[in-house]
Amino acid sequence: MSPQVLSAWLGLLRSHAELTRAMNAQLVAEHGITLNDYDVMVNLENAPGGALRRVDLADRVLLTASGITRLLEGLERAGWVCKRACDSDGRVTYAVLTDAGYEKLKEASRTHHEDIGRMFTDHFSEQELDELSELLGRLVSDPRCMPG
Amino acid sequence: MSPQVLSAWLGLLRSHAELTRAMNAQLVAEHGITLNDYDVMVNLENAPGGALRRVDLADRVLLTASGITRLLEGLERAGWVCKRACDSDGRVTYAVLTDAGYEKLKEASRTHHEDIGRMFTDHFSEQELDELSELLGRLVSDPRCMPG
DNA sequence: GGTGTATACTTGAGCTAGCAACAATCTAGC
DNA sequence: GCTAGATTGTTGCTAGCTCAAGTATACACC
Repeated sequence: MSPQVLSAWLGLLRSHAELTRAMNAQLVAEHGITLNDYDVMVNLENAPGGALRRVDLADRVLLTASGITRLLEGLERAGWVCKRACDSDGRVTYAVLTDAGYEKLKEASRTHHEDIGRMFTDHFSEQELDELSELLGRLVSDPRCMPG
Repeated sequence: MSPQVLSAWLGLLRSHAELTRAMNAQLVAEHGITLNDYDVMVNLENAPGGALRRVDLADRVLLTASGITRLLEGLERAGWVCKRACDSDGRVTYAVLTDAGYEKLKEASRTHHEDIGRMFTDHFSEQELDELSELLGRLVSDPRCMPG
């Protein structure tokens, strides 16, 4: 294995570990939600009607189906998400963002956006950000899930 | 938050999740060890005498001290790592790679190196790999831990 | 229309890792 | 020397997630 590959691989492992840990800690400390909670809610917000099937949610936030079930349990208990049955398919139950959920998300986004922004714009120009996204985008199997 | 930042952040999350999951699954399936197990053993191999303090190990593989204690329990049970006391400091116990550990690591490396290599060289030129490492390297707090 | 397979989701068991609290040891300052 | 604080490591507790198995529904094909 070439040193270039090793360096890229270690860079990915390190940067991910440091950033997610920091972001997660910040969200938990300031808002009492995890990074995955936040991601789920953002995905719901961006979905038409604030609702998504659980499979689709699982695909977007990269959890297994059971992981989603359990994560949503928490959000439902907190009242930020609720269930809704599907008329045309008895198997699916939508996860729907509640009004309280929208509020919570809005509140969390304020500081979270700042923190993420700082973390990246401190180190990169806009052009470099594009470069980085493009390179990382090649590593994901399904480019549809990436914006831009 | 700018769309560029969002895109880079999502790219980091996605690519990391996909790659580590694939790498881990491959290691578990073919060799019965996790990615963290592997990382710990590689770090031990590269250390002088195949030994490291647990704090240093924790720092390198990005686990907390307790995570390291438990991970090493497993490796010790398997006979790949053993403990050694430190003469000059009664608090520290070194983790030492055993002969069996060297063997195991050598065996696992054969396929693992190939898999990592393929994962990156399929998508990047050598120059792009350098670019990627450089960009990711800016995100880690302590650049000393990065090779090159 | 009945059967077989695929899909959506849940549940139980088990694992990994983090946090907080703790014990043991080292070091600096007096 | 002694004390205060820092450092190293372990342990109890818990959260979060995966895997495997199970249930329920949908759909395709004869």
